[in-house]
Amino acid sequence: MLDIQYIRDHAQTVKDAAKHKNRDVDIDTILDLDEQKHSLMLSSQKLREERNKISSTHPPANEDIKRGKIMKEELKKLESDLKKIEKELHDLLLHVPNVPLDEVPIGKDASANKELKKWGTIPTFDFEPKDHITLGKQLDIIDLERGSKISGFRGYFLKNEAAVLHMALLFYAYTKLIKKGFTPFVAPTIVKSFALFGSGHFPWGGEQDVYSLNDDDSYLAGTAEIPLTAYHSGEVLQEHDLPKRYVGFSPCYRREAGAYGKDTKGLYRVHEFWKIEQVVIGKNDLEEARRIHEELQANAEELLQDIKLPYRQMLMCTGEMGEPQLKKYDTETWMPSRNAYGETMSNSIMGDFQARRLNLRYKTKEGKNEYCYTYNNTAVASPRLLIAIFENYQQKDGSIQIPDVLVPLTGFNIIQKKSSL
RNA sequence: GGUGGGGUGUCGGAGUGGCCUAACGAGCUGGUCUUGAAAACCAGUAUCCCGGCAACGGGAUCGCGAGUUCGAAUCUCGCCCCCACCGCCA
Repeated sequence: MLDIQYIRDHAQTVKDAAKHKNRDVDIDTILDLDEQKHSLMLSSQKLREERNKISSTHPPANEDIKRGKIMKEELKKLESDLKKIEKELHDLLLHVPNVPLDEVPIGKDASANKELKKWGTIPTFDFEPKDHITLGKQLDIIDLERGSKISGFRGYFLKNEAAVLHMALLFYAYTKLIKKGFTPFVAPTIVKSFALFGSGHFPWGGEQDVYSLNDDDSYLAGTAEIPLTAYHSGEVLQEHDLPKRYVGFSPCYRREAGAYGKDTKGLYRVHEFWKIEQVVIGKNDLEEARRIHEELQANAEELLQDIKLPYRQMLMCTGEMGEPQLKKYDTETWMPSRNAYGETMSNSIMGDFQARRLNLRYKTKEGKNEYCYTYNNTAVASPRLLIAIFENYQQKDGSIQIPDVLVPLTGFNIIQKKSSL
């Protein structure tokens, strides 16, 4: 959510930003409603002022009661008009995307993204490398057939070493971030709609990508960003406690409604996965924002470097950004079967966009209340990252080596064909 | 899921239709006193919105929403949450 004052002062900027994010917003209607709201507020305030004056003398005179009755009706009318306008305005404001920072490239689609950095050496194989689906089947570590039999489209079982490696990978990232001072969380995946509105996942038609539990007001979160960003909603934090660095573990659920034909094979795009997520709540300060963004980026890259997976860092263009974001880096990891990098992490500055929706504030040293800035970046999204490990670490004999740093956690250093198969 | 109790400011806690402009207490901030500190005393101490350069003035908020009333923290209805006990349960 943008500050209405900001929209008043920068109407054209906001219009352009929406256009660059491939969004349609009616700023003129917003400004018009804002004006209507203002004048209705003034009238109703004046009326209340008079009412308060009258009812402060008591017992009231007969003519005051009469006047009071009339005012009551007037006020009722004004208030219901005001409420209607406010709701209309609020609904429209919820649809205004955040304005990207200046350094964000303007563009419609992925072709305008900017590659900022590459790390690692793309592996060359002296044999025909297999994709993770084939590897998974041959080594009996991924079962997609029974996955879809039991769970449905995009369902999967991780099995044997893959199941263990999966936990090891998540735990490796978790403890690494805890050592860096992040507060560990196991976050709820069942969330109320306000949290989804707050994070900016609702409403833009994004509702169709979120599982609803048909039960009161319960949804399955697609990322721990949602519960963790909402964690302090409605609170006023203290400036000296910021920034708060949180690392959350949670299952993640996504309907992938708009991606029916996309990435249909294997573990790349699934409805159910697990994630270690970095979430930071900081103060309203753009300079700090850029610093924290880089810090979260460095954390993610460090993980990939530990595991020795080649990756590249992308600066995402306006058309590839989500509505709440000021600036976004994607980190893409090399996946031999795609012969390309595939997104494994996504790192965003949200500014005060989410904080406004969540009423998440902090008290400055001067005693003023300000909206916080929020950030999030993936640490590990599993099983997507397993694809990269399996495919990059495969050996000529069809086995898969385990990255050194994970061996203490898995208890094995190679995944080999089971003798019974 | 059932029954009962409850939700008031930073905290404790009073308040059952109109001086509630929310008592009282605690905390916190500043001041007086003091060599310093404590105590005592004095003053201040919520949020959001509107108008104003500001001082300030006005409005709203007693879990949330609707209603009754000239007037609601207080009465009515709905909802949410918390606590206790019972039931079920990994």
